[in-house]
Amino acid sequence: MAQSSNPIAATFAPHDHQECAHRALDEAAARLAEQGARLTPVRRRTLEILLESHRALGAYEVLDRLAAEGFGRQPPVAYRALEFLVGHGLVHRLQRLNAFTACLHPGDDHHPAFLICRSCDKVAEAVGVPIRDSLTETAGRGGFQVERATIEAVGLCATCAAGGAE
Amino acid sequence: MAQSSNPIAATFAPHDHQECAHRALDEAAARLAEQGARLTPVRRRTLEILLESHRALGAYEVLDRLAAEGFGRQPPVAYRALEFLVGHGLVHRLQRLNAFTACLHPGDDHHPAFLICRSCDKVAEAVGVPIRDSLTETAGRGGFQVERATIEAVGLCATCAAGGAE
DNA sequence: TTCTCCGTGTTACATGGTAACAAGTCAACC
DNA sequence: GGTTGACTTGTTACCATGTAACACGGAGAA
Repeated sequence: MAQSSNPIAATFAPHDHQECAHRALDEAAARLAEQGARLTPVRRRTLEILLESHRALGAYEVLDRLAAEGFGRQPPVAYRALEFLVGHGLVHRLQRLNAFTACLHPGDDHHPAFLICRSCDKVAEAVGVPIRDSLTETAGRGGFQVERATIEAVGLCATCAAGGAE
Repeated sequence: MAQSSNPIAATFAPHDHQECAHRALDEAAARLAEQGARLTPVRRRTLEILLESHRALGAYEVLDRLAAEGFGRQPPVAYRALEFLVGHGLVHRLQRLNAFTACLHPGDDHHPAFLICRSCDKVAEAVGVPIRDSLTETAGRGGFQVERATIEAVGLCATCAAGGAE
């Protein structure tokens, strides 16, 4: 990724996306091989489709693409592939959008916060930040034990705020 | 609310719920009057239904209750009432659950984080905590300007962790 | 009174998601 | 090579969630 060392800014800025998608796919394949899980054609193609942009796609949007390429055309086809990928940490599900987005650094076993640009619809992951700790601690003072947390922000990315590009 | 000065703990602990529901309803009516908005029968009843517990209810669950009491039995009836209440800050929508929960302190114009107990299904609001600031700041360093954020945690409340009660 | 706005109700439909079952694939093992 | 068993893919049929568009009716303003 070019132009910036900040991964959030890098996601939204124009960049060599081919390369960033390729790397994620390779990493994904490696991780699955390690775990003895199979990256079958439907699953691979589903991941590729999600990797084509930084946008989040609905399950039915993915399904249309798959069907057009000769895979099954019934909802479970897409949902199963997506479920598999989510389960292996290669894809994230966005609650606000009922949509899925490819994970760009599947190496880390993370539960990131998501930043969704309302103008270009791209999604960035904010990893390793103190957000989650802050939530866990506040909850803990009330005796609540956090197990999983959804953190999703909608707003405007730097590129769109500056007036477009890409 | 009894037993604890911590509002999160108080939500999950057994307490005089009648009183806490009543106060919220009074506050709601007052706020709406101020704004010149009408708390019509459907709207009032919808809020009451949500206030009967600290649980979140699905729109269709609310609709069933309304229909049973003689209101309309088609989805828009419930959705319109809920939308109105959400719009006036009297009810919150939980993305993870596709469900709605009554706000317990509608005075503050807040966007709280939610703590959802997976055992008793109650929902608490964590207000005025540094979670949101932490998110806004991290995003800001990447040039992303947060407008609205969804923060929802699933876990176990103190009462359930201790083995039940209520 | 009449007009207008708003709220309530309806029908019909769009979108999102899952249960349950049949058939194909593939590796492992006898 | 044939059989077994686990897994994957496909199907049908359905449930759940959410919305668009239109008709009716009441309350307040002119």
